[in-house]
Amino acid sequence: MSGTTDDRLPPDGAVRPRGERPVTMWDVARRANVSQSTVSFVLNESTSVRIAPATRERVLAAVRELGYRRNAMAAGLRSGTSAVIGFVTDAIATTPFAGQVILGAQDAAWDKRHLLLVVNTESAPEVERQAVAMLLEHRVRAIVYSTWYHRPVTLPAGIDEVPVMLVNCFVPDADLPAVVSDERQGGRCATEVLIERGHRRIGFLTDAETAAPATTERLEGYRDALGDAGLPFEPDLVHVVTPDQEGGYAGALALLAGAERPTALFCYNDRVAMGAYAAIGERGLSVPGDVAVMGFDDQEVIAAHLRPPLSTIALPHYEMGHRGISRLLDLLDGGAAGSGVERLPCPYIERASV
Amino acid sequence: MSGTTDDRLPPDGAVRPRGERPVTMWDVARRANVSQSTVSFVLNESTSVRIAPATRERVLAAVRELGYRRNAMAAGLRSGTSAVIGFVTDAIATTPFAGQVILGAQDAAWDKRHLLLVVNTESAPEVERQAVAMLLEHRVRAIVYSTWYHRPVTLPAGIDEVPVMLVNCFVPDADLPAVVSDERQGGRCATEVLIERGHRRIGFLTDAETAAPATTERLEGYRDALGDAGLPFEPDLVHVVTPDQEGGYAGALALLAGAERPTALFCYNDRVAMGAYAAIGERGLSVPGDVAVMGFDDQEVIAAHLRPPLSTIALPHYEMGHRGISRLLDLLDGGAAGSGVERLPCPYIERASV
DNA sequence: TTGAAAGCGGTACCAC
DNA sequence: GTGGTACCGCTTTCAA
Repeated sequence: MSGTTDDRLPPDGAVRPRGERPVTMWDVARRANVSQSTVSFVLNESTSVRIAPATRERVLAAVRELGYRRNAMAAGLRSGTSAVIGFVTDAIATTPFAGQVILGAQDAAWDKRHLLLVVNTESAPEVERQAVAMLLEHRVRAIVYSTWYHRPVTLPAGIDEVPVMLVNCFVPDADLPAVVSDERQGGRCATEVLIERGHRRIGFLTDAETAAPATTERLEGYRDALGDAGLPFEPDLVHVVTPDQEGGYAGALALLAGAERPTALFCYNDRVAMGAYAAIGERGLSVPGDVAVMGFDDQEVIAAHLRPPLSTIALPHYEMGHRGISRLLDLLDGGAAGSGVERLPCPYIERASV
Repeated sequence: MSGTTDDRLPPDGAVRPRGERPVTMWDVARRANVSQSTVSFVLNESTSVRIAPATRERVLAAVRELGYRRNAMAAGLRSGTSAVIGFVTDAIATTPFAGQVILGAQDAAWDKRHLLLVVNTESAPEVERQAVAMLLEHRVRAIVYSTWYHRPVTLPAGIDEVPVMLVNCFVPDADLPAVVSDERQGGRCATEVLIERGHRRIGFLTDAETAAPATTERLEGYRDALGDAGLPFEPDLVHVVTPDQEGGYAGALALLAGAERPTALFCYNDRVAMGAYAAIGERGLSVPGDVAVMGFDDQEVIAAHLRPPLSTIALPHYEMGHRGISRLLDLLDGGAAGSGVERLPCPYIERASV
């Protein structure tokens, strides 16, 4: 061995602060008796360069011995990108669902070795603005903007300085890439199941008229299914309620009091269904014998534990999060997964109420 | 104005790639007619340097006009730290609670202008190892390790290369900083409330004997309260059940069948309480008239919607997440918030079942 | 009060 | 195949 090894010092041969200096590629290089760039090539499994197996092994050994860890900030600074994606959401924990979206996003990111920088904003515009600014400062590759229920949104300024993916929301009159749930298909599916079971008079306990897709599109789906089956749409069977148990209770009571009572109730969500159960029980009727009940949302804690367990339509939260990130990563890696709103199906969850 | 402005080029006067080059401090400096370092001083509100108000204004104006954004990677590289904290959890969405912990952490981080790099591991050791490695590569200032239910854990290798805070978990026989729920106080509190209501025979539907704090400590709390009130601990009143509705149903039925039936039931969790409700109803008894019921966990979807609404003990999930991060940040900022397990109280949530 | 300059730890091009 | 080196954008002395 020649003594040249000792000359392999960083360009700045200057005195470094003593004490525990973090291990750098230079340290690894010195130990492996190669140049710092060789270490870089080895660690990045660079294909543009052929490294002798022996050299490679020496480098990897040195990495292990020294406990070297790459500095992602340095790498990012130089290369201009970062393997980090920003995740802006209006609610991490308002419902169990919010977590599912992050989970899906997390899994998809992990598959491609990406990390998520998560910010919760509670829809506060100023917080959103600052959150986006911070994410941008950290040079995230892209940002996912996600909401806890399907709705139109206005994006915070600056967010479009990087690729953006909307999850569970959309910007009206803009054709931004988004992943949402297919409420219409969900509404249709729920109704079709009831029709298949032989029901002809299907009540629909719906939410107050709002511009929310969950309201308008589920109703459309209901009408679609009715139409497809050659069944008439009867306004009397559609009852607007507050979207909770009290609403479901009152609404079901009203519908059940009619001259020709419906044999099935399609409920706007599981809480409404829970209320409907109460009303049905109170009338001395049974589920599903006298009245079939279909929920929406698949709130596990409610749906699976009602008696009988509630058949319902699930929202694809996990899938939306997963798909949002994976579309984004495809797009970043050159693919043209492009823009456009992608609607993910709402699957039917069979239990015992229809 | 002299023509010197045009000479203010980055040290590397070399040709830069054309096209949309991101705005740097140099661009701002040139525009404001100051040096790059002055821009840095202004933006960091450096106290070691006095900047003339006029200069300051010019710099800020240039920043606005150019839409400049700090590059956190460059800053981090140079300064050696990062305003980012790693958050490793075994479950983002297994229960609604997991989200509460992240939310608390997020809020605390946000208050101090920190970002959270979140990784979900599902407790898979290999994933945990890699997650920690990635976080360390990103030079997070610290890592929070969090679990969805209170339990002992083994930390992934390497995690202690930065300050660590355990949330909702602990490492046996190690005095690491941790924030957990005070199960014993919770158990005692639940029992005390029942005692205050005049109950003397209080049944306890508990989980199978495990080393979990939730099991052992809630029972201790129950005994504590009994002891404090001079009430005897009667083993017959303690019934081990599976911690779900079925268990609660069976357990309550058994306890209610005894010669001297208890007038109150303290349930291991809300699901058990839900099952107990069913059993009580089936025996023709009422809550709380004939039998008072106390839950644990405060699963909102269950507790608030049972009839009557369930009085229960809440776990301080949000608080644990919040406290975990804030202790960590105090510690990083020089404070000696130090090590030690911190137990956060489980508050009593009064509804209508006791 | 402001500017010059030395790096922070990698990446990647270029030469040998 | 390997090494030399310029440079990513910012922080922070040190001089002026």
